[in-house]
Amino acid sequence: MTGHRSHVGLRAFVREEFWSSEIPRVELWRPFCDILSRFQIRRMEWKATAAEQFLVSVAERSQIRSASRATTRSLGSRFIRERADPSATDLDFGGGNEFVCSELERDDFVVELLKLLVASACCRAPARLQQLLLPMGESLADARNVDSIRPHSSSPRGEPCHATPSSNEEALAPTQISRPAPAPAPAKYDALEYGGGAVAGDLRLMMPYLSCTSELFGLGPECRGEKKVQDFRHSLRESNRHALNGRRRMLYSRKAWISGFVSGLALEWVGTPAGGASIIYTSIGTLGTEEKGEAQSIRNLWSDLATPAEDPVVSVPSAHSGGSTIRSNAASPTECVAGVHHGAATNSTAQSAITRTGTSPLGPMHLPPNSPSLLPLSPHIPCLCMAPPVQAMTNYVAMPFHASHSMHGTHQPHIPPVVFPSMTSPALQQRQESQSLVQERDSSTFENHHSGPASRTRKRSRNWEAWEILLLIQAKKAEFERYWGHPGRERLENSAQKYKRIVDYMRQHRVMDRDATACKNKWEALSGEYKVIKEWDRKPGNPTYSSLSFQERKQNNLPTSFETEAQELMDSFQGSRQHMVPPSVVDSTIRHSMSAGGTRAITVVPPGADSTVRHSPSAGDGGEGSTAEDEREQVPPTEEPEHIEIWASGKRKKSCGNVVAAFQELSQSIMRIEKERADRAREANEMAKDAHLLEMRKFEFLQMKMDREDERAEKFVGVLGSIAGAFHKMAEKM
DNA sequence: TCAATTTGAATCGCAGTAGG
DNA sequence: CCTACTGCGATTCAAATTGA
Repeated sequence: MTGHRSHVGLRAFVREEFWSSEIPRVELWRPFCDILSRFQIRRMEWKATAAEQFLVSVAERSQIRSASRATTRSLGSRFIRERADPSATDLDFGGGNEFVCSELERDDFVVELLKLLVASACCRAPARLQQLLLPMGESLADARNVDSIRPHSSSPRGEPCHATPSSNEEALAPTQISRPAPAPAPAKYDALEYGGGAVAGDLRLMMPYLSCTSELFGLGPECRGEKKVQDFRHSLRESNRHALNGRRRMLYSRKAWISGFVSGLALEWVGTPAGGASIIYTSIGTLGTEEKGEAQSIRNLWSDLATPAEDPVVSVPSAHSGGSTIRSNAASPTECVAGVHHGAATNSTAQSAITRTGTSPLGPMHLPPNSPSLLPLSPHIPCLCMAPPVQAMTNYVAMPFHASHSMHGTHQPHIPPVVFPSMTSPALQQRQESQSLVQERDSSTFENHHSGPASRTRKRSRNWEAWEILLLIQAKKAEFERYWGHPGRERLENSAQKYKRIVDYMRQHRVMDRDATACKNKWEALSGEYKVIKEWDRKPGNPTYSSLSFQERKQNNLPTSFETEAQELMDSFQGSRQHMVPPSVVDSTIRHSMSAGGTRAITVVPPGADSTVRHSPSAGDGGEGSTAEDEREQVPPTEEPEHIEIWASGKRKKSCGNVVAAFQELSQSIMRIEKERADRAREANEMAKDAHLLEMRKFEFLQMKMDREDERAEKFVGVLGSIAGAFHKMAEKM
């Protein structure tokens, strides 16, 4: 059976049966279990979120027009699209994702999707999808040079599978996929399954693990959100409660804070006899039955690792994402805890793993090169992972979970092996520098964001917290004051340079993950909201914005949550913009108005300069060759009203003196008011920071409390065990 | 720069399922 | 029957994008 024939059969099936039938959504994502069982995948839950991410990535890689949106919106827009493009059809894969493509594209997409699903070996196959795979089996098998996928049933070899209803279970006989010698199973080590959010295992062991991986993946508690932290606390309490009953607890994390960075992968926490520890990504989650001693040793290992001296970041070149970030909390190479930062890439990123060669009791856990999981993919679809085959490395080695092979075996991109040198090597420093350069480049300009096609997939940044907003306003205010204070070169700077400084300001205050684009977007949103609020407040009869309730704000189309502190802070320079004109501007304004009135110009003399009143040459009063233009250029800014002197004569001189005096008085009062507002805003900012710290301490305190409860529970279990032992002895004696 | 639109992400309620 | 957990749809918010 050729691949073409199989595709024809598949297309026929797709057209006639698969998409036309009313299949429960879950059936689409319950699939592949039999196939995965051949891969010794015990259980893999593919949550809708992970599925969406996967499908989106597939669609993007397939260059198929895709539309991903919430289902509620998609229902309406589907109607519009269908009217606009009758040939467009929707594929609903559940989870609120739809893919819009032509019929031909759709079939190709389905074919490629199925290949990828098998290649990723990380989702379960329902009978229908498995049935879809049958006609593809031989072509796939030929392509990847593994055992064929064929049904147990008596179907003729190579016969395309047409629209056979799934009600006939016999027609859905399990496929035969034999796997080459599997990697040694980690029999006695606690394992975790992160199948798109599924977590299994003893949470007492997972606690450090989760903290570790969250840190590794750059997801601190602040990234998970309070609700998620609450969920996790609840889960932990539940786990402890069940642990007291002596039962192992299977826990599934409902929320997607795990699935966001790991989908379809199993992660294992492996302690080594040598005292090292590694997190190893494998394709298969095997839930070992850890002994208590081992559990304790792993916990001890974690406690050793919990206080790293450094947090080095190693940049790993990648052909797809432009660089994955490997973060290690290890204080030394012998204490390596490593993971893959999920960055911009999708679930494919987490397919390489790091382990320390030589010390792991399990040895390198890479899959054999001809493993079925190394399924070749279509040439026009980039493979999930471009990592090279495992090679002997110096200290650390990246283990590819899915290797890259072309569908036809001809395209083999050369990717240099990923080597993780020792933490102090020059190569590491070089990578760190390059990484920082990349980060710098990414954050330094937001024009990049609008330039390339890759920029269209900018990841949504986390929500702005109140204190971050205040900080941004502070940064903008500083930029504003700097701008008006230096009318020369700085005024010629473009917007990107300004926002570069704002980003620097944010980073100085420990806001590291806001780039120029994010700052610009947020500032534009803030300024728009501020303007709306000010317009509302200006209208006579309107109650003040701050006095409105949430509902009232919504009814009046006002921003619902614009902090008073932020408002006051913006008042300090935005609200008074029309009134608080900086000296240099007033200077030029007055000069312009007075010269327009036929009088001599007003010159602002800087503090260190010659304060002698000079005449403009145009006035013919002995100006010493200094022209008005020269003066304008020579006049640096001054914020000291007492240095302002007037060069004028006659009645106008007195008039100008009055104007300047009035301006001095006005500017002083404005500056005083502004200073008071700034002080208030600063206090508010400090309070927000304090609140943040307080929350963090509260969280830490709760964690300590739970740890203590855990210890007490263990002691209690120990006492119960002693009592039971005593009873047992008594029973024996009796 | 601003307004409008699109889209990602979080959250909640509901119904179904499994196990005690 | 109760509890815990799930997927799914609906809803909302806000970041990102687009176009003037």
